[in-house]
Amino acid sequence: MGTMRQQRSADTRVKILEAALELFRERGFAESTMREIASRSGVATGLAYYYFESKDAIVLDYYRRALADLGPLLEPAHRSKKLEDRVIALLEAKFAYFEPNRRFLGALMSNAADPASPLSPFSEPSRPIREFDFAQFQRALDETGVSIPNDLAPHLAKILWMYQMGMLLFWIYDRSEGQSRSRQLIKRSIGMVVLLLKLSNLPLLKPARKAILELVAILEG
Amino acid sequence: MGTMRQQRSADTRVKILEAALELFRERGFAESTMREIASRSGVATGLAYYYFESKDAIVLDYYRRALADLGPLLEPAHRSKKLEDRVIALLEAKFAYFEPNRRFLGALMSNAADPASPLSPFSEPSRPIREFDFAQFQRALDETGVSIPNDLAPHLAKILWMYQMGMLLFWIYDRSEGQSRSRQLIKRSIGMVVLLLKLSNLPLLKPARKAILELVAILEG
DNA sequence: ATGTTCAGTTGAACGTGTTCAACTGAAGTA
DNA sequence: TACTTCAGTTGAACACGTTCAACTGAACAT
Repeated sequence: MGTMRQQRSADTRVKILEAALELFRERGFAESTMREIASRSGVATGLAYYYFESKDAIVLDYYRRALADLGPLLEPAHRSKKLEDRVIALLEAKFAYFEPNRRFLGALMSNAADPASPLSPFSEPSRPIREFDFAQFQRALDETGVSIPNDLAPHLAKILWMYQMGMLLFWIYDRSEGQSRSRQLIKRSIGMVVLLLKLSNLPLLKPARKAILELVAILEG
Repeated sequence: MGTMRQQRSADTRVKILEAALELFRERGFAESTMREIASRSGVATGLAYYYFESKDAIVLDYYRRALADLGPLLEPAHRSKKLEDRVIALLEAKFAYFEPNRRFLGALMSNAADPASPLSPFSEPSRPIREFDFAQFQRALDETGVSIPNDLAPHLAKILWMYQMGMLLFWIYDRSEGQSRSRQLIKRSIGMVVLLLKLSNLPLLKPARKAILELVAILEG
């Protein structure tokens, strides 16, 4: 395989992607134009659209790349045996990985916050990334031996995931030195979240659980 | 006051606003262009920008107008003596008022969902609308005699407001006949929300309350 | 060798939100 | 009445994301 043609094409794609990320880091997402991205890659405007469906699509590619990079980096976090510690370790690993692009991610939020935008973590294009993340928390729940009522099982990983998204969002916007406030927030909240998950196992709460599951059913249509 | 000049000017402003809302209702927000809005008002493109800072600003004006209209319409809802009933009545009054623009509001969400967008209910420009709404729920709490721990008092109205925003959001996207699913959702959830508010008054929960208040403090910076 | 094909590439053009220098005419001034 | 002013108005122009008809040249076929 690998003809010279294909090689050059792949190179061009990477060249464009990297010029774009560079610009995004320098100026933010909205402030970087496709013309600028193309010209910095030494390429015509149209070619950027040959390789990427849209400006948003470039960001989706960045997510994909991050997803791939993150896989191995998350492995050490899974050594923690307490659920609290593990969630914190997962978050710290992500903080470390995204640190260089924190500002750029912040600038992205004006698009990503809209659930209808492809850039949103809730969007259809983001599904693979999202499901990779669900799996992390599913694994954390399994391996730390938190006992879970059958009816709730599929939802608890989602709850942890949403908690993580909240912390990540806070971290992105956190302007305190070294994002210390984010760490403080996590330290003070993780216990509550885990407690809530464990409480859901109490037989006492079965009726409430049923009511909540009914709600979820309506919500999911 | 009221010279002919000023009258004509005010008329022009209204003419533009109404042409815009008409178009938004017909085609949605994103699909309506400023050129079209101007031309339908029989006016040059630039004049729309003389009266409205941006396309978004036209929508903000619509919010403002809705706010003014809604004041008296909400009064009957405040006759309910049970908190549950009153929240439902407030929601139904808003449903009724916004019904003709439900589709247009839906199309707006792709912008309004971003907390950084001026159109978001959480944005700075939306503050007056938001605070008017807070006040409704504050009043509902006061007048239905729900006893509230002092430390939580300022936050409970916000919780009800957020609940309302959630229901409104669901209603906007609700494609079921006459938005019956929204009503179902409200019927099944309002009890839980009110119960939660009342539980917060139990002395038993004081430590949890303190922990949560600390969290809120970190969140608000 | 020569011709064919089509992935890769170009840049002008489109439609958008928005800006701005210039114009108009009613209201105020002498 | 004649002059000044400036709120109200105009439409061409700008920068953007995106599209597209046309061109180029490596890979393959004959």
